[in-house]
Amino acid sequence: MYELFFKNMTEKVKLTRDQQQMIRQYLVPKKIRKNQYLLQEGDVAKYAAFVEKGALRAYSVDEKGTEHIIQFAFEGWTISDMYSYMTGEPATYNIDALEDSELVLLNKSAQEEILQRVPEYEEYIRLQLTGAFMSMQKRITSMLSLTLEERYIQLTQLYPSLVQRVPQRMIASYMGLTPETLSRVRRKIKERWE
Amino acid sequence: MYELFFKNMTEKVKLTRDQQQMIRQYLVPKKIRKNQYLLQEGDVAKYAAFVEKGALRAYSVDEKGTEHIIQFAFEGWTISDMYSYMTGEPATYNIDALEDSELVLLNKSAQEEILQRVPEYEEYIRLQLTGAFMSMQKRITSMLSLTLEERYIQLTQLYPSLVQRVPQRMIASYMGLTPETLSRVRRKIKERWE
DNA sequence: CGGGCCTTTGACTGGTTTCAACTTCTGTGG
DNA sequence: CCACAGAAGTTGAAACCAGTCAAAGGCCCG
Repeated sequence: MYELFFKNMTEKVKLTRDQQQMIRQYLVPKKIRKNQYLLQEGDVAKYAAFVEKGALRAYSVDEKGTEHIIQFAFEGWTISDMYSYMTGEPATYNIDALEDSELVLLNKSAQEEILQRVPEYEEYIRLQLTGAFMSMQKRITSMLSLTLEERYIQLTQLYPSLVQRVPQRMIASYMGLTPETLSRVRRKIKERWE
Repeated sequence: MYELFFKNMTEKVKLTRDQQQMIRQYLVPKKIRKNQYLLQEGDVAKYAAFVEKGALRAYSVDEKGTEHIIQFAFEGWTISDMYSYMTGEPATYNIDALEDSELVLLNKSAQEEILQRVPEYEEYIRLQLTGAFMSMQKRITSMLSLTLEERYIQLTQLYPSLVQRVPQRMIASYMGLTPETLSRVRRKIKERWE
């Protein structure tokens, strides 16, 4: 249990067995079914969820009822409504499962305990955040400077499993497009190769 | 010297005088004139720059020569090409000054020394990154779910100094619009109030 | 004071959205 | 295992909105 969680962590920072045991005490495993909510807009995000297995998405819903996906999370990723998690304010995002998934939950007070007791954990979090920061900068840059076709190709090359595991309309939502437009973008890409 | 730098830091984490002195040894002050480059695409980002005074921007240039602004930095913010800074790879962003500015530079090896010697500094960086993460998520969400008018209004309310201190065409670039389109968006907003 | 950059405005173009219809895929119950 | 309903994806036509190109006016800086 928690294999991937500790594998990821020990790849980035060194942890003794004791430290791992200490951290392990605070972790809560959770299985979640496809389409089930982990978090709903308006509730407080009590947990950050590490994905051991499966896939989730975080999204907002605008006043027209359209969903806008802010983040996907596959194996090895962490997902939450960071703002709600940090401040205790109601969440602005929904999080649900795209597949049956196995999660590792960590609540805020537990995380604060670990941060105090295991300095290496703070370093790990810093490295995780740095990676997340860079990938979001890249996402914004591609939104600003690439054509739709280039953006789709870049996205599928960066995360090939997206195309396999996520419905196309959700990829469209992640890119800020209608499903129809993404369908046409894909056709154009295909036609270029014929 | 370094007033704002330490003011920001000590608002978030507690530091002894000794620790502050220790950190101070690694800091390098730099003045930079309006329009001057701090970093050019292709060079390696050796420094992260904290802005004591002034304003800078980070931007990429696409193959048509169009600039795309990924970040502004005013007093109290930090700016760099994070990816280049972390990996030592050539930078993909340019950074230059929008006003005469006073910076505090910190290079990677110095930062690593501080991280090792001052645990509170690691916490500070983590909190900084968390804030940056949340504001970028918010930016992406507004790009996905708001109209142009709503996005402009939200942006100007969030950062009123933008409108005062930054040319409109750069705000357009930050929003992913042409200057003409932003001009028309502003007119529509104005007309609503008449 | 002059030149160049910035902003605005207009006309036109082109690309994305919208709406609707049709096809394909998927999962669920009979 | 098949049937069928609902969801997902594709395609077409029309509307809409942002981009492009061009020109004029304003303003800042040298």
